[in-house]
Amino acid sequence: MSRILVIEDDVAILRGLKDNLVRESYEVLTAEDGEEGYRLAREANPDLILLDLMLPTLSGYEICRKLRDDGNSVLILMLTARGEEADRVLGLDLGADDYVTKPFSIRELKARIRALLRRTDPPPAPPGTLSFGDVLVDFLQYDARKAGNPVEMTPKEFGVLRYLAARAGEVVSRYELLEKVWGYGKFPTTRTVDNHLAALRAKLEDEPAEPRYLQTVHRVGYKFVP
Amino acid sequence: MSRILVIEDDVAILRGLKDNLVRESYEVLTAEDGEEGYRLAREANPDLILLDLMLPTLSGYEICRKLRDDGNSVLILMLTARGEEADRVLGLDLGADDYVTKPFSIRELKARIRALLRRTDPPPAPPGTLSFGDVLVDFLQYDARKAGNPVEMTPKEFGVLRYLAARAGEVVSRYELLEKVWGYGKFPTTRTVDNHLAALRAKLEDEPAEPRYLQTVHRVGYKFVP
DNA sequence: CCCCCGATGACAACTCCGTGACATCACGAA
DNA sequence: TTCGTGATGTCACGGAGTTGTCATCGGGGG
Repeated sequence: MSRILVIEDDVAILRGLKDNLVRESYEVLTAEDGEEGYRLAREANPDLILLDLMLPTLSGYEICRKLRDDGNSVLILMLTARGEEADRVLGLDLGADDYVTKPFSIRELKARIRALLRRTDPPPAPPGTLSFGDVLVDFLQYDARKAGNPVEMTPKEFGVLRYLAARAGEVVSRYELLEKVWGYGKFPTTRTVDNHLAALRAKLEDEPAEPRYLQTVHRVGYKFVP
Repeated sequence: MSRILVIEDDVAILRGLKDNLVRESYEVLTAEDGEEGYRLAREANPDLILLDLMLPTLSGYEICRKLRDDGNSVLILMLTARGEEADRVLGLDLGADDYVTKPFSIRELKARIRALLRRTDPPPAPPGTLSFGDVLVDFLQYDARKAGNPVEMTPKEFGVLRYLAARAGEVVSRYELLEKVWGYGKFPTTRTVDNHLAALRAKLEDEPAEPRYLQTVHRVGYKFVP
C-alpha cells in the first residue's frame, strides 16, 4: 500500500487522521512541525503528503515550495483553514496537487487521497489557450479575441469558460461550476452561473440567442461544444 | 432522490430544515429526540442523517457512535451549536462525515448535503455511451444521434434509456423504473412510464409502432434488446 | 470619489413532466 | 373462433419548475 506523510501540529487532528488512514491500510508517517516534516518528506520518500498550512518552524507553503524547488514531485494534499481564497490559490500555485478546507469530512479526505493516488493520467489539464469559431482565448494572459478584435472578459468569465473547456463536450452542472470555479467555501445562487453564461454568450457567440458553443442542457447544466 | 433523516429537538429549526429539504425533493424523516432518532436511523435506512448534538434522551454523539458500532456507514452531518474545535474533532473521530456550526446558512447546508450524497453515490458506472442500430447515445454529453442526425431527448428520457440499457435483455417493471429513474420519493402513474417509452420509440426506433429495441412485455414491463 | 465586477431578485418565456381520455391491442375464457 | 377485460399506445392539456434577461445593489480597487 502507499506511504503517506501527515504534517500537522494539532495533535488531536493528527491522531484522528493517522488512525483513519492506518485503518485504510496505508503506511502512515507523522510530523508535528515544519522542519521535521520537510526532513521526512525528503528522506522517507512518501507517496503523498497531507500538509497543514499553519505549522511551527516552517509553514506548509514553504515546505511545498522547497520540495518543488528540489524537483520533488510527490503528491501534496493541502489542509487549509476555511474559506481563505488566497490560501487556496497560492497553495495550488506553489504546486500542491489538491487541497481540502478545514473542517473537512474524513470521508471526503479519504476519497481525495484515493483519487490522487489512483490518478496516473492527470485530470483534464485546464487548457492554456482555447480557440473555436473565430474566437481565440489565452487563459494565461487573460486575453480574448473574436474575429481578431479584443473582447473584454472578467476573471470569473475566464474561469467559467476555462472549466467548461477543460470538460469539453461533457455536461457540467451548475453546482459543479460553483464548487470548482467559485470555490468550496462559496455558495452563490445558481442564478449567478446563468448570468455568467449569458455574458459569455453575449461576448463570444455569433448569435447569443442560439448558442453554438455554450449550450444549455435543460435541467442538467451547461456544456461547451468545440 | 435520497432519504434524509433529521434529528433535532428544536421544533422550529426542525420544521425549517424539513421544508427546505422537501422542497429540494428529498424524502425527509424527522425525529425530535435521540431515542426515536436512533430507532429511525436503524429502521428507515436513510441515505444521510442531519444530527443535532444536543438532544433529549440520547445525544448526537451517542447516536453517532452507536450507529458506527453497529457497523452502519450511513452519512452523518453533525449540527453543532458551538464552534469548539474539540467538538469538531470529536465529531469526526466518532465517525461523522461532516458538520456545520449553528447558526448556519441553509444554502451552505444544502450544498454540503449535496456534496456528501454525490460523493458516496458514484452511480454504479452506468454505461457512458450506448449504440444500437443506427443510434448513438452519449450519456455524459447528453447527446443522442440517429443515423448521424442529432436527436433531442429530455433528461428523463436519457434516464429511462440508460436504466433499460444497463439491464439489457432483462425485463424491467414499470415499478422498478419509477423507483430507480424517478427516485424513491416520487411515484407518478405508470402511465408516465408508458409515455416516456413512447417518446423514446418515436425518437429512436425505425418503426415506432413495431419497436425493435424497446419492447413491451405484456403485463410485466419493458426490455431493451440490443 | 467613481467605476466595475459579482451577486441577487424579479419577471417572462419556455421546457418538461405528469395526468386523463380515448383508441387500440393482447390474452384468456367460453 | 369470438368476445370481454384489462393492459398498453397515443394524444393533448396544464402545472410546475428551469432558464434567459434585465435592473439593481454592495463592495473593492483605481
